[in-house]
Order: sequence, then structure tokens, then C-alpha cells
Amino acid sequence: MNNDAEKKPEPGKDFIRAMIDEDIKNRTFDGRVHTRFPPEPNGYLHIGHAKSICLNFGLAKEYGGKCNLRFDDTNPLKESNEYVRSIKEDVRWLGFDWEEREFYASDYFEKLYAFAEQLIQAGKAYVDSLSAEQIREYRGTLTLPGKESPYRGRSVEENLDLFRRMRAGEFPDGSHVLRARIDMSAANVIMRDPTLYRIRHAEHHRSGKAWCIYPMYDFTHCISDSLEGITNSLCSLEFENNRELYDWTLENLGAYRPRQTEFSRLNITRTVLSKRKLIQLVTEKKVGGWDDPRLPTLSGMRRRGYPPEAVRELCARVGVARAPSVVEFGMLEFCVREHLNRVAPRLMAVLNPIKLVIENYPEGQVEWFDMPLSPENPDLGTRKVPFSREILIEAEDFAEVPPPKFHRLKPGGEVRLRYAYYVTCNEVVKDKDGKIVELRCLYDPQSRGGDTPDGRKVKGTLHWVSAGQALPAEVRLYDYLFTRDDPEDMPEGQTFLDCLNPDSLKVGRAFIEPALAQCGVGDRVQFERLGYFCKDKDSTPENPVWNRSVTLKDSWAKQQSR
RNA sequence: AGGGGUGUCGCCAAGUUGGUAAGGCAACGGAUUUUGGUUCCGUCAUUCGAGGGUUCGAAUCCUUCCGCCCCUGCCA
Repeated sequence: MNNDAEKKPEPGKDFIRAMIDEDIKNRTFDGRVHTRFPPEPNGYLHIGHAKSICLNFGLAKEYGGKCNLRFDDTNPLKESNEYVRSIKEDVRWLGFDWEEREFYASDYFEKLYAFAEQLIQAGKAYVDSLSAEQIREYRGTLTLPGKESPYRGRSVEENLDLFRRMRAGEFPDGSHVLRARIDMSAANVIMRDPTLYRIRHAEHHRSGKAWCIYPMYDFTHCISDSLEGITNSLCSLEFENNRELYDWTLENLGAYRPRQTEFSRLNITRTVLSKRKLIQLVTEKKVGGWDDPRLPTLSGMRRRGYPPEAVRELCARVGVARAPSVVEFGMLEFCVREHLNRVAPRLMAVLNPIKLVIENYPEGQVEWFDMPLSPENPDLGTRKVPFSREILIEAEDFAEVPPPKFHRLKPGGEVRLRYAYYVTCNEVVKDKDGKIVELRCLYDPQSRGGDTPDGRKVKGTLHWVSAGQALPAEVRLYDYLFTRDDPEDMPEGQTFLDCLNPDSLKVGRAFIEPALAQCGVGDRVQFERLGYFCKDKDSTPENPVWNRSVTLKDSWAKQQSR
């Protein structure tokens, strides 16, 4: 070993880690690292959230800190316990643990209210009685300053009285709001007297009917972070403008102030990651539900058979930066294949069967082979696979008139049936319409196991199942949900719904080897050549259902399509 | 009276105080192979949004343009 071998350039840290290193060096937060993942329970988590989860929980782990799970539940109209339930399930599935630190913004309502009164007391907030439309008009535009509300000058006493009566339920929805008194001509529109509280006579999924006024995001989030002692409040780029208000609020409250840092959210080609659109797909029944395997939701990906390791790997690979970006779907698929290739057992199934009759194999005989579950990982053990006179192979693995460089079965040609025997096709049987009914073959008894004593080589090895013992199964093959790279970018007058791919789900039949009967829901295997599959929850003993997670790379198919 | 961000290979992304463009995905070659998969090995930015300037030397400093993203919810 010599020392200059270690001079390899280390991959650079992302800007967030660099910032934290700096903070630790300067003891900015006493060397602490405390993050949080703050979803609003108004929908299911998707892979975009996974990036935030991996970042926040990952950072805490790397720096020996903590990460809280906090539900940002300040809008009772959109939220539900069902979403809370699914979010916790998905975070756990991804492999992260918030231990006892499960928080809810709604648990801070009383404290939040006290902070609001404190702001009023300090003359930094007032009750406005303009209508929503008027407030919008008064706000001005991006290029024109706003003007002050006539109610902006109310006395502290009047504001306090009004705010208390708002809480007491004396006023209808929309009649008053609490606003911060900042600057109606601020260049940052967010700072033009932002709304802090609104009246909403609605039942909250956790606090029930205890409240009829609810705090807004900008007021709630920073205080929640502060209360929990968060050091780094990481959020996506669209909150950049809100940072000024985050800092303003905490400063004017004299509260501990975490550091908000924004990063670019994850975008993936041919998919939509906005909650609004995902909800639309679900409620308009364009997909089967939140866990439809075509959806980029964590529950959909789980059902599709994507391992959590692959999702985490993707998040690690795309990194974190501030430049808006769109990752190719292929990057995700690569991560899925990479992990499954390492862990998934490899068995055989046939999608579009063609019968192969081995004329010199004894009628009625069945021999059971012990075959490895994975050629690369002997530790996985073996399974029993039956072989008999009638075998099913993939129709596309036979060509009567083979294209150049075709390695599979052809008239007069010899191939290997994986781990079984060499067979040679000597007759193609057709019906009167010229359709192939079966292939008559001869096998070489010497080639048992897939090798011959004379060592002769064969170009092709085929997957197969024994016709008599194979089990029928349903397979669901998926394609992109959308026909364009960017479903958001549509021609005039069209929406993302107009580029839904009608072929995104194809249901087919398959014949699978008997050993697969033992699989449980969620088990993942590779079907030789066909791809990685995951047993679906819709399975019944009579009709197992397998979802294709992802196909294998296929350079032959690619070459043919050129 | 607009403000805040951001632009490095088809995609993601490193580039410490200026010293002469990491890595991954994709793609393309080749070797190995009981599936055309996997694995391995190789190729792939004279150039960093564009133009000026400073400098012996700039993706990195100055300057002027240009593109893209976010902000006018009583959503988060």
C-alpha cells in the first residue's frame, strides 16, 4: 500500500451537508442536528416525499441527531386520519423510525393561539374584516405595491377582543382573519400583511370541534419547528419566499430560530408528482386507487414490487441541489433492477406459450430437478422443477424463419432448456390455417442438467415449464401512465389527463412453475427473461396474480427494433 | 416596484482559497456467461447559458445580456 493511492477525489458533499459541517464547526446549534419530516395528511406519500424523508432522516442518522415526524394538520377541510395512517405506514416501509417523536401541529393549537395574542399585544398583528376578495385587491400585484386595510389601525384592545371572539365562535367563516402587520409595499408579496388565522367552523380529524379558528402554514410551521428544537428546517424551493416570514415570525416572538434551507424537489419524467393531480387520478377512477402500481405513490410502488432499498438508492443517487431538475424514469428502474438482481430468486414462467413435444421422452414420465433459486447466490437454496414430455416455451423463442443472429429455437436447431436438456426441433406442426400448433423435438438424454459430455455448445438457453404441472397465473404488465415525458407540458387546452396511456396496464395469463405456489403476497422473484415480478394482494389460491415491477434489459429486442 | 432563485455532456451531479472539467444513469463497443440478463473492461464535455473584462492562467473574480423556476390562497 502506498499513500498516493488515497489521493482519489472524494465525491463532493451536497450543499446541505456542507452547511451542517460548517454549523457544527462553528457550534451554531451547539453541534446538534435535529430535522423533521412534516407532511400534511391530505394524501398519500409519493416518491417526491421519499426524497425529503431520506434527506431528513438520513441527515439525522449520519450526524447522530434526531428526526421528528410531524403532521402539518392545520387545514381540517383536507385532512383525515386515513392519510395519517398511510403516511406512517409508508415512512416505516421506507425504513425510517421516528421513535417516540410523533408530533402534530394540531397539538400546538393552544400554544399557537397564545403566540398569536403575544403578537397582537406587541402591535404586530391585527384583526382584519375585509372580505377575501378585498384582501386580494388590497394586496396589489407583483409589480404594484399593496395598500393598507382600513382595519389595520385597530387598537391592541380591540384586536384582542375581536380575536378572542373569533376563537369563541361568534363570527361566521370568512368574516375576519388575523393578519401580521408588516409592510403592504414589500417587494416580497408574502410579507404584505400575511394571514395568520382564519375562521373555519369545521371538525378537525384530531382536535374535533375544539377550535373554529385555524392557524396558517406560515405561522404554524416555524413555531412548530421552534418548539421542537429543530436545527435544520428543510423544505422545497417553492418556500424560498416564505423564509423571510419564517424568520420574521420567530424573531418578533423572541423565539428560538431554526434555519430554513430549501432544496429542489424530485421530478421524474413520465410521471406526475403533484398531490392535486394524484388525488384527481384516484377520485376520477383513472387508476385503481392510491396503491395502483402505476402510481408513483410509495404504496403503489410497494405494490408494484419496488423494494424500499431501491427508492432510497434513487434518492441518494439524484443528490440534493438547488437547481430544478427532472430525473429520467430509467434511473429509478435501474435502482430497482440493481437491488432485485441481488436478492430476488430466479424462477421460470411462460407468458405466451407454444407447446413442445419431446418425441423420444417417455410418455407419462415426470422427473423432478433440483434447481438453484439463484445461480449467483447459492445460499438461497434450491427448488424442485418438474420435466416431462410436453413442455411450454415462449412463442417468441421459436422462429420458423429466424432473423440473422437468432440464437433461439429454429427448425433443425438445437437449444438448451435451462437446467434440463438439449432439444432439437425436427418438425413444426400447423393447423389448416397455417398456425403453429406444436413443435416436435428430440432431446439428448446425455445432456441432463444442461451440459453434454462431449462439451458441445449451444447458442440459446430457453426458459420453460412442464405443461402438465405448470400453474396458471394472472400477470399484470405495466407501462408508463403517461404518453409524454412531461405530462404537465400539454398543448393549449389539454391537461395531463389527455396524455394518459391507455396501454399502461396489460393483464395477461401465464404458466408458472409449481414452486411458485408457496409465495406470499409481496414476494418478489425474477422470471427468467421476463422481468421482476411481485405477488399481488389480489391473489387467490386458484388465481395467483403477479405484478411486473420492471422488465429486464433486452439488447436483442432493442437491436430488432432498430 | 417587482422580488427571490437557478443555469456544468441526452438525464442527475461534483467541482475547497482562480491552476487547466469527478462520479452515476442512458448510449455505444469488446470479454465472460446455463437465457441476448448479470459481471468485467473500454469509449462518451478542448468545455462549463451567451458576450465582454481582470489574470501567466477563469466553470470558479468583475460586468452586461439571455433562458428557466417560484411568489399576487382566508392551501401547504
